[in-house]
Amino acid sequence: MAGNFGKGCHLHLIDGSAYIFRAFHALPPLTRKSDGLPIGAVSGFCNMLHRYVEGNTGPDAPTHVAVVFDKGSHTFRNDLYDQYKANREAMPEDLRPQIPLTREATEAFNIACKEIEGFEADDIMATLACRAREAGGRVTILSSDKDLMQLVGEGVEMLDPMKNKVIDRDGVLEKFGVGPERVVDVQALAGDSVDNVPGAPGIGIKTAALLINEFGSLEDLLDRAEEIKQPKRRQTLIEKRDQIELSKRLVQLDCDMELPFTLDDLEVKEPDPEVLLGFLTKMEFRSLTKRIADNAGVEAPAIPEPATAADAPEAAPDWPAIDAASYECVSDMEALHRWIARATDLGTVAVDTETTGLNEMLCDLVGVSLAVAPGEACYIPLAHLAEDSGEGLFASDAVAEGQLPMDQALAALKPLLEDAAVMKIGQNMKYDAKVLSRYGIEIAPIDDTMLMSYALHGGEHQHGMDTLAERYLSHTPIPIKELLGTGKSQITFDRVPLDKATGYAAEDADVTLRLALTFKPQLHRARVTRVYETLERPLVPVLKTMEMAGIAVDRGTLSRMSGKFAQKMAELEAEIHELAGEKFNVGSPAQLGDILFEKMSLPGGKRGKTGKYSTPADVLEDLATEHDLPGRVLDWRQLSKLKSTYTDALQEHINPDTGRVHTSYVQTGANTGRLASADPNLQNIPVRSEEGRRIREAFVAPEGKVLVSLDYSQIELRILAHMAGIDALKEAFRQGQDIHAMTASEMFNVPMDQMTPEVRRQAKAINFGVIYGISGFGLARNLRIPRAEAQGFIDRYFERFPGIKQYMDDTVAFAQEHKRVETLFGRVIHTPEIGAKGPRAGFAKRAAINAPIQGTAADIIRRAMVRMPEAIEGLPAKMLLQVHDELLFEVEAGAVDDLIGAARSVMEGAAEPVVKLDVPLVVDAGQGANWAEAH
DNA sequence: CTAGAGCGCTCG
DNA sequence: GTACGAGCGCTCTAGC
Repeated sequence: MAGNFGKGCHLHLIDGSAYIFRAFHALPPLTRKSDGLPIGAVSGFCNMLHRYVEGNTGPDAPTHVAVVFDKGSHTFRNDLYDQYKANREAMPEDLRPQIPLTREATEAFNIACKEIEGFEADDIMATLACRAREAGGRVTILSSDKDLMQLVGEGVEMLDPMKNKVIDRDGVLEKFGVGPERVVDVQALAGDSVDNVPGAPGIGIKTAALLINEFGSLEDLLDRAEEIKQPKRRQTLIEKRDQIELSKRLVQLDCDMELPFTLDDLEVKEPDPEVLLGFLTKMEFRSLTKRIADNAGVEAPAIPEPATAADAPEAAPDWPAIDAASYECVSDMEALHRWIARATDLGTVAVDTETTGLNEMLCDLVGVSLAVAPGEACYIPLAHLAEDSGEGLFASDAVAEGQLPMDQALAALKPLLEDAAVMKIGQNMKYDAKVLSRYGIEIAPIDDTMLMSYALHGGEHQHGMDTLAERYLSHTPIPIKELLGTGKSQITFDRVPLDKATGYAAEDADVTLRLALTFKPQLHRARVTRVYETLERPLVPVLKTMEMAGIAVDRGTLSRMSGKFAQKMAELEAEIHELAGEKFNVGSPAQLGDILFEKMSLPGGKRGKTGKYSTPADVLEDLATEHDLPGRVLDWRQLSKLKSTYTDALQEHINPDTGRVHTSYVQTGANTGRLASADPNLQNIPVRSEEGRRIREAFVAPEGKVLVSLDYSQIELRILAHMAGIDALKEAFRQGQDIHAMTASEMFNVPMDQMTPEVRRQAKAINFGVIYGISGFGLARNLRIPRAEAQGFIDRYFERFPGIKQYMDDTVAFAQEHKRVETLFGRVIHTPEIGAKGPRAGFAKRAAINAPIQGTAADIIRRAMVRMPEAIEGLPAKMLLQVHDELLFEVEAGAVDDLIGAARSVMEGAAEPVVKLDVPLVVDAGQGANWAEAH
């Protein structure tokens, strides 16, 4: 087939850059054994090329082929629009060195490898495809990139190499709703969040296709925009005309580039086995080398085994048994330096800190343990007291013998713990990082076995070290109680004798290291590497900074409120005793139940698990029509709750050193991916009742600063609309409509302008019910209507929004088949109870329905939090709290608007570029001197 | 005396 | 027997 490209020729264009990225993300992080060079993407790429060459030998084989790559990050599109591809995530460090190797690989296969500085692969392919078609040849583009679909047409088709699916005119029509010649028009309107093509706000692919089909072309549409019926859409198209026209130029591929080569240069050539095998041998691809050598009938070149097997990915568990007596207690600087050198050499070390308490903002550092290999661990005591130092009143501060001076030891450890080239592995590393930070050490980079377990096994079990050691190492670590005792006679870790402390502390580091060796290779196989790398690990330093910042709480405000509550409670208590005719503990539901349902014989008494009457608020509310007493008890309970849980307990949590309250976020606290807040919980500070909301007045900004609150509006309903694909809901969100009113209007056939608050309230309850896995019983109880009526509402809702029912059924079916569900970002939530019988089945199904929605919302705010520090860098602002869909900041008064702008933009764009939601994310902002005003 | 279960209430 | 996901303070009791 030598000679000029023309009729009968068949050109294959391979989208090399797309292949590399896919290979990189799909494969585990393989490294070249001899030197640890990352080569996962190169390996995947070579396997692909090999399969390609093998698979294209028949009569339909290509006569010409090229692998085309992007080159350079600045293209003519950046000159048109400086934001083009601006929010693209940086190339992963491990991928960077592999790029030139993939060029080398292509040449080794003797395939033409084409790239031009300052041009995207797409434009090169576009130009080649056009020239080939003009010359009368056929073209197949091996890619699934929708940006290339505009090239499809007579003589040009695409082939999705992963699915082996041909994308022709019909395929494009299916994807875009228009033919290839109008694809750019649709793209210009719909925009593209991945490439940051703006498009027309509020218009997605479907709406765009509708408009283009109606008006014929983008130009006609823009010229006749006045004729569009929908007012919002009309306005958008008129106002954003420039932006849309710019978008078209961004998505339009260049079919007429100047190329420094011709089609004839792309002629298919046989690879030279010697060159190819030389490259594969250099890369140390054993199996591919052998396969290709066998095919070529030559002997496979030998690949030397690496000298050490230290980095074998599958660490065979021929580990030594865990033996607390085998660990070293480090008592001199020479030994300490030996351990540090070993850890630095290896590049990996497990670390654990021992302290005098569980509050990392108050406790003192007592010692540090390190583990470098299974069975090889040490403990470095730093602040143990002498054994005969007595207890209680007679305690002395005599320091134990055989310990390094703390400042000297920490000075030696600091370079290791802060060394960017040494991975520090921990179990709940946030705790250790906070303690160490108070001693001047900013530990990084880190890996965390608790978070690995959460990513791998969320929903299956808890992720504490004892649980993990038991399950995955069949080992029961020494219980801390064995060292400290319990209750009143409990001692602190600094009073534990060194030998016992060494066994316990070093064992923790050893166990942590073994858990990391177990979990790390599993992350890829379970397809949760991205979850771990983007949603779990990078959140640790963010949470650490927030927790250490704390929030200012005004003790005087709380104290005054406490006094008022106490007074009012005493009055109510007297009234209650009077009404009951006897004194009893109002705080005891059991005693109250007896009074209400036995002594006073009021109706509706139900007994709980322990045979006692239950007296929850809704029951008391119903009884309030029968008697004065239940209402008084409700008032008393509200005050009691506010006083004990908030105005009193919160004061106890004000840190004497900082004068602020420091919560602790439990990253693995909720199965769905939500955070939990503890000690104290700052995610359930009252807001719904007027009296309760006043508690928030005690959360204040210091002089000259302001609290700013930003919260996602209706994020879970938006996610439901997207995931279940409900067009009516999506459209309502795009139009910025009142979603509950819109639901009510659809369900009850009430026009929006005649909506009553009561009907809207019912629709709102249904919307929430859907997110929770609605049941007639639950809705009936919530709305206080008969169950049959509630069921009627649900039936009507499903009739109107059949996609919701479909989503719920599909989700449950998926959970039953796979024993897990997933969020849009790939977070896995295991549902082991899904097959249960009896009432547990209902619980499990509802949890499975809710988890992807709640979990996706949790993922989104996590992504925002991870990006936030960079986004607000330079602003005099601190992120303080997260309350599921809200972030609270403390900011200097002059920078409030800047902060709101920066934070809002991060939050509203947090799903991108991984997920393109069909609905906008909207963030509301508030500000004030205290949290009540800011919210 | 202490740990843990149960209840009830707070939040999203 | 039921709305989903959390944490915590109080009461009460089983068991040391």
